[in-house]
Amino acid sequence: MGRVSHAKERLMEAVLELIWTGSYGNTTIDQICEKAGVKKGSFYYFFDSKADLAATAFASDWRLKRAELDSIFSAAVPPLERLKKYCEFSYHFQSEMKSKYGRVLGCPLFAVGAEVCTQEDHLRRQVQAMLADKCKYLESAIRDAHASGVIHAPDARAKARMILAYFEGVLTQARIQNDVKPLRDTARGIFTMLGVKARQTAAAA
Amino acid sequence: MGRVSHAKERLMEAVLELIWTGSYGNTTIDQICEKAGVKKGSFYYFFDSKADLAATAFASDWRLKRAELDSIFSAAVPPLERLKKYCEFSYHFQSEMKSKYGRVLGCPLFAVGAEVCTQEDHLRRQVQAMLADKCKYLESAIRDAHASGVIHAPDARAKARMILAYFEGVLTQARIQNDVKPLRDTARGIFTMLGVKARQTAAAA
DNA sequence: TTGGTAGTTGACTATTTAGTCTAATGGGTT
DNA sequence: AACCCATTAGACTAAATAGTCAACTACCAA
Repeated sequence: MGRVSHAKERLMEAVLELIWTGSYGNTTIDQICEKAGVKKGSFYYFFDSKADLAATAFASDWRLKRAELDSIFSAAVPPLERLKKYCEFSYHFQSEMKSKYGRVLGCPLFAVGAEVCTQEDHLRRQVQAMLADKCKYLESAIRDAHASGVIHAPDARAKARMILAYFEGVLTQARIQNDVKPLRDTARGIFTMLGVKARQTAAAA
Repeated sequence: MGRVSHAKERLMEAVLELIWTGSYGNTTIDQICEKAGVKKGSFYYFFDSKADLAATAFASDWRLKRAELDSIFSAAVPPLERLKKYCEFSYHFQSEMKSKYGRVLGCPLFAVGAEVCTQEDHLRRQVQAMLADKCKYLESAIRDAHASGVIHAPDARAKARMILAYFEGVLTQARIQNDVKPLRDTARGIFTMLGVKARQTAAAA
């Protein structure tokens, strides 16, 4: 009953794009509505505030990203190769964004997290949880690599956190520099952190 | 001739604190003026815009930070110890900020850089230049360590960039989590990236 | 075919914000 | 002590922004 609508979805898409290509603080509700082709009345029919919309949009987007990560980090793939694939995927993805928007956009989670963490606690917690999810993929790849004897990393959790920090750091550098170059060496960096020998690096390729 | 003023300095202090404890996009000129105890007329007497003030403030602040880095990265100190000292300094500094503001604030350069890079090109370039400066300290420590034979790192520049990404990544993680814990292991992480053996790690302490 | 409900519209208010302008002020300088 | 001019005060405008509301619309189900 009642009429059907895609306004909610369009608003979520719009806010993600605006935040990602700009920033959270700089995007206004009017802008979001305009980009989504939705009137303000409808905005407030579906959401309480910009923070509410952003939280919903991030959560929904994360479900999609997880599916991608599930495929990249498939247990059927040798563990070091998973990491390599992930780096390659990121590089290509950021390159695409650069040609689409003229800008390297980096990781929206990290950028928004750093921006709003002192002001929007709900968003902050959400971002933190998603980053923790992301870390789990790395952790399990590292644990598998350790188990198969190809690296020595008894504390997979700590190593994963370390690598995540590095990876997000590089993505943010790339965003600030508006250049994908820094992303070309991430796999090498990760393998260095894991103490992978050059021969194994080649084998994982 | 004329009267003397500290309004300019107070505005610069105010904007840095507001941006750091909040965000660039969320701080308004009115807020800055209020925190500085300066009227808007005076603001526009000294600066053209928020971006102008922020750029000036960052540049001025960077001069102070460089002096600190000069001391931490003194050539009189063994190279690996420089890195260790820097990590310790950061940890203590962030801990102080946490007890002062109730928040881990991370690196203002990185946070603001990521936030405004798509909108304020002047600020973006400035942040980029400062990060490049920061990288030089790491680079020269790494080069010295390589020269003294304590590590093998023929490409000091690349290694420095890698370590900077990692370091900034950890700082940002700490900001998002509002927790200094991630910062406790940065030295270990850096040494891993440099391939320092445990014995040498202890020696650098 | 029609009644009810989910969704839409756009005009409206109140507030915040950036930015301007002119008259006043007060500390050096001579 | 008088003057000059850098600085200050604060009222003002215009625009942007968040948020509200009541009337309207179109789809689905019965």
